[in-house]
Amino acid sequence: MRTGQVADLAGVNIQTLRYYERRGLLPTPSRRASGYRVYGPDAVRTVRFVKRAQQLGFSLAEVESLLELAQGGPSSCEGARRLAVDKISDLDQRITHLHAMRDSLQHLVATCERPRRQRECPLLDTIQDADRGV
Amino acid sequence: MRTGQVADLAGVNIQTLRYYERRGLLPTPSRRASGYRVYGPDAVRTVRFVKRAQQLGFSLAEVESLLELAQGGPSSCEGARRLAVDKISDLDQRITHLHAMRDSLQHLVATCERPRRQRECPLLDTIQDADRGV
DNA sequence: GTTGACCCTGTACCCGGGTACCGGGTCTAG
DNA sequence: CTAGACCCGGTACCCGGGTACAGGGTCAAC
Repeated sequence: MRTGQVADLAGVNIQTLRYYERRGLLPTPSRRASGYRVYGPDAVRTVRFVKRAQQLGFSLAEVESLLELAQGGPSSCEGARRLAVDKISDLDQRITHLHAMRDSLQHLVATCERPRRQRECPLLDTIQDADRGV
Repeated sequence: MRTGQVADLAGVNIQTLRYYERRGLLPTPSRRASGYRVYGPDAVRTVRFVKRAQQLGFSLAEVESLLELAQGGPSSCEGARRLAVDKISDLDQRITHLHAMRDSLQHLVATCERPRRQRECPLLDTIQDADRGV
């Protein structure tokens, strides 16, 4: 596959592919004699994954570490395990936060026929007074 | 409350508060005769909420609309409802994606004692072939 | 063997979201 | 009445994540 096709399928700009390559998010593709890049089919999935992870609030550096895990992570089982467990708890936190926001909006929906000031949408309360916890 | 205190409690820089004020994320605070800003206690919660929402992948523009919903949203019930329902489905999607990533890492944990190449971490498969769906 | 679509490297630029710095005013404890 | 900590507005700058442009090579079809 050539650059343009990958870019099209993944919904990104060609420059972005090159940028990801420089950043080490995409394995350096092989080349034809002419210098044209040749991508395997996984490239598209990888780019899509990067995009999705970004939408979910991960930086490219974090995405990089996720991609490493996707390939098995550190060679030692213990290493891989620890890293994965860390990420999982990060994900769990995010899920919890999103859930709280979701429920709060649901509350708004349930009370939206009231006059504005009496509707209930405790979005700001989804920030628990977490400072006690640490 | 003064700027510095709010900034401390919220864990951000003073400049950030002014920036948010300019962007309309924070209600313009009242002022002393001297010109010093005076914040109500909600300011801290609001800023923390902004920060959290950002971590979850929302842009400041999106955060702004969430904050509006937090205050009851559009005056019409129908308007408020629709907007909230939209956001909810956005949140649901994010939650689904995070869940998929989570499960995939869990899979890695379960198989991490194998040699690297045989571990299973279908992170990239969390990108469903969604193109069919549209 | 030329034309149009495509690709290459390199460098410069853009946008969102802040952050730093400047010159100057304020406030309070001693 | 002054020192030190704090605040003001304004402007300039920084970083992450791309995106555009220039100048030039490639390739398939005619």
